[in-house]
Amino acid sequence: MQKDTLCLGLLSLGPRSGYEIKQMFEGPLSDFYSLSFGTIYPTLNKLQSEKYVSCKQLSQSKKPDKKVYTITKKGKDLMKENLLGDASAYIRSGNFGDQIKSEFFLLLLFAKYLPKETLETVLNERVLFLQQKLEQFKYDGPVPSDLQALRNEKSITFIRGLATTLIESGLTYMEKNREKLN
Amino acid sequence: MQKDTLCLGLLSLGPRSGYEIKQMFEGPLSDFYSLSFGTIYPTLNKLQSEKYVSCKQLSQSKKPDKKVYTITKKGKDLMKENLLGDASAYIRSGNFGDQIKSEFFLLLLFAKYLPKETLETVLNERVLFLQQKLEQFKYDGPVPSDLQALRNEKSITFIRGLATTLIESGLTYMEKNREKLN
DNA sequence: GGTATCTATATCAGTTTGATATATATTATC
DNA sequence: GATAATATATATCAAACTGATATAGATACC
Repeated sequence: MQKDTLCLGLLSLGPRSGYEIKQMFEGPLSDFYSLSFGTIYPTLNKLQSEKYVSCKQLSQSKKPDKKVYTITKKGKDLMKENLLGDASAYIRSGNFGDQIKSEFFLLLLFAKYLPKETLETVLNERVLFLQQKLEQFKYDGPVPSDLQALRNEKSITFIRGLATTLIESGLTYMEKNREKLN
Repeated sequence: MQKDTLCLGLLSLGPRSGYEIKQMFEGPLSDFYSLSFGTIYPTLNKLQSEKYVSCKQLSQSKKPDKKVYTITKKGKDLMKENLLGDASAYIRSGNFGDQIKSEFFLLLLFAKYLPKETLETVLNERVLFLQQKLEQFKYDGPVPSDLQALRNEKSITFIRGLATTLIESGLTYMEKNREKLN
């Protein structure tokens, strides 16, 4: 997805600064997508210069100033147009373009070159890591106010449920089949 | 994982050309990792100049010449050393560094901006796509000879089983919960 | 007073991709 | 039998992106 569309989409959930957009990527979206500051800030500047977003400089007591961006009518139109265009492209290609770089799977692929104890440790840590992820996705308590908008999205409920299901079945599989790696 | 370690790892399964390494990424590895020609060819040149791999120019009848790279003892040592180093880093960080860019999840996140029929089509196509993926992972027939080495790895059996399990539970979830997106 | 951490924006070298170029050979189409 | 499309094979490069670093005000804690 184009970075422009993505930033506009996140701004459609409410006005936000570049820093707060980054927090969404580092928090609730971290398992699905990510953009760096080096992408976010130039994108916001470009979107502003083309009137897809407006910007208010906010001086905060107790914190540095921040620039809060708000999506404009023009921006919302562009976002919808791009989403529709992207969706059709995915349908036409029959491929949803998911791009995965899994260090863990690569490590498993070359597992035979690891000392046995190292492999054991890696698998144990992976299980612990997945259990933590599971807790994260299941967590239903309060979240920081600027992340609440994401939490309120219906689609996030669907996605969190899916992630929970996937991790649970992955964990079960790993526990049942880990001896296949020996 | 460093591109050097990864190329060495794939060459450890048998001598290969750059083109054939790319085929592994486009075929059986496509769901877990990918490197482009722009990365593969310079990496192989660098590895060769540093004696981690040796190279034989093969003239083939009926096909263009190819450069077949073979991992050296020095290369195998470096690979093992790097794998061990990486593994420890993952354990220490408690994060296996999986990086996912899922266009599909982003599209779902902004599903409310899509026309209802478009969303329906996207979800239907996704189900079809996942069913095809499932067939792919379950397929147990013959594969092209240069991909057979991968197929023979014990770890690939484990990974294919895991992928199958994940896709199956994902499909079940999607069929049961897709109305949550309306 | 020192140091660590958080909020906030900005920049940039280095890496990677996606596209393009080049070349040969095979297969399909017309 | 000519032409187009596809497959094999290597190489290169502009454009995009990341990860690191710089800068700076404010709080927290010891």
